Amino acid sequence: MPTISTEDYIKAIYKLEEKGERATTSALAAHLGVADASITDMIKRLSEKGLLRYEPYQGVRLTAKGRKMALGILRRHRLWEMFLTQFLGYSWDRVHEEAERLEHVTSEELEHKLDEALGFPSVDPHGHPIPTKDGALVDKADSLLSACNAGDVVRISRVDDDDAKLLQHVAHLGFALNGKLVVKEKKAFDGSMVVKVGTKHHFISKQVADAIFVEPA
Amino acid sequence: MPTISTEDYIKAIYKLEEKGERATTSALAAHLGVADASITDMIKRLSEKGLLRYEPYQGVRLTAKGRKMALGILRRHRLWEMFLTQFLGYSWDRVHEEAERLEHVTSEELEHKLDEALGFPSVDPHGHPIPTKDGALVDKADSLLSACNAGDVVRISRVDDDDAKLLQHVAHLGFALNGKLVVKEKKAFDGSMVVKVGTKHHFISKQVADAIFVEPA
DNA sequence: CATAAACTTTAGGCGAACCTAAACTTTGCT
DNA sequence: AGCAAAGTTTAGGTTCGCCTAAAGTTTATG
Repeated sequence: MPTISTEDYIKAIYKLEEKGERATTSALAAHLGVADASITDMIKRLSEKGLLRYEPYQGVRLTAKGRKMALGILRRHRLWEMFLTQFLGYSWDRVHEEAERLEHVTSEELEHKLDEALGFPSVDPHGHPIPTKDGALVDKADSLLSACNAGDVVRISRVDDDDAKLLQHVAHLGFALNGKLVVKEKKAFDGSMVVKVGTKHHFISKQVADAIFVEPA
Repeated sequence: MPTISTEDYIKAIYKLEEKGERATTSALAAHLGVADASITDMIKRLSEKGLLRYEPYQGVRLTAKGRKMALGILRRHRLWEMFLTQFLGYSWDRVHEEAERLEHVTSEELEHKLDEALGFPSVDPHGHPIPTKDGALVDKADSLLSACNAGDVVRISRVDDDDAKLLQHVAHLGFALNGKLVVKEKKAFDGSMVVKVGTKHHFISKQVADAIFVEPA
């Protein structure tokens, strides 16, 4: 069984690749909260295990084996998030941290029983797709709210789950998964916007708009 | 936060003390599946942390702090066992191993939400009492089935949960928590017995009778 | 296009948790 | 009591995952 650290590294690399960014030493160090030198160290071990390809000074890329591991971790993480909200009444912003630990101690049987008890869900509480058992991941054709323009009418399809404060903030504004938004204004100079939610108008910064994915309504 | 190893050691020591046995180096080594020398090593670290009292060659004893930790771990373990059976349809014999991992990654909030979702249960699926949040543990006034004699009529109050094979075996015989048993025969020379469960008679070895606790019916 | 700034790796170390082999205590037996 | 067997500790080593400081490489800029 892989260690918790191994899983955390693989997940961090996967996330960077997902976002289209290069998984560099410094980016990983920032994400994982460890020193740069520790990344170089660990990366060598992971590359020996065939989880990633490493060329000094060039960053890393997951191998098929590494990607498969990442998807397994993501699957368990998202199943737990669903479970915590559905069965234990956890709120949106509290599930991530908890799932972050549970994902590492989940047997195949438990993974399956969770899936079953939840009715084989396809997305987690933040709208992220749950990878299937064999590692398939449907990627949504949604786009960033920050890319929308005044006049656009959209539905919230996905919200980044790794910042509890942000989630709490947007929940407080009345934003919810699948909720309707109307973009009223967009300031060119800083990308901030005014959006209508229900009957209310809210100002949101670019930072927030960058964490929300939407689909045309 | 204590490490997983620390929690495993504390739990193992607690269990030995519970059974009235001395927590010696070799007993711990056997329970934890590590070399004797590793126990001596770790025990020194734990004693520096104030979790136990250690006198070379004399075995160890938990301090109040250590006992409190042990009860917390036990509480989380048993809540998870309940949860797995009640919410995910796990069977008697499969919950222990799973809870063994989950107990180490359970926040206070999660512990409380589990407790709540289960309706604040007082015993786990094997009849073991669940310690309260503040470390109180009601000990049952039950006794070993192996101590019963022919003619006794009893109810199963508790079954050791750490041997999946044994649990599977007794479940297969039709034994269940709170189920009625009638002791028909007891062989003096090896402690084995014949007991009636429902309408059926079963032969059980002393080893099995030593894992089952009963109360007068 | 040289050089400073930014980034990455190497070198050397540390603590946790394990190991084996050897030395030392305690216990139990005759 | 004396001595062997059983149990325990010490000594010395390993791997994992981290650290800091120093050296090396890449990139960006004047």
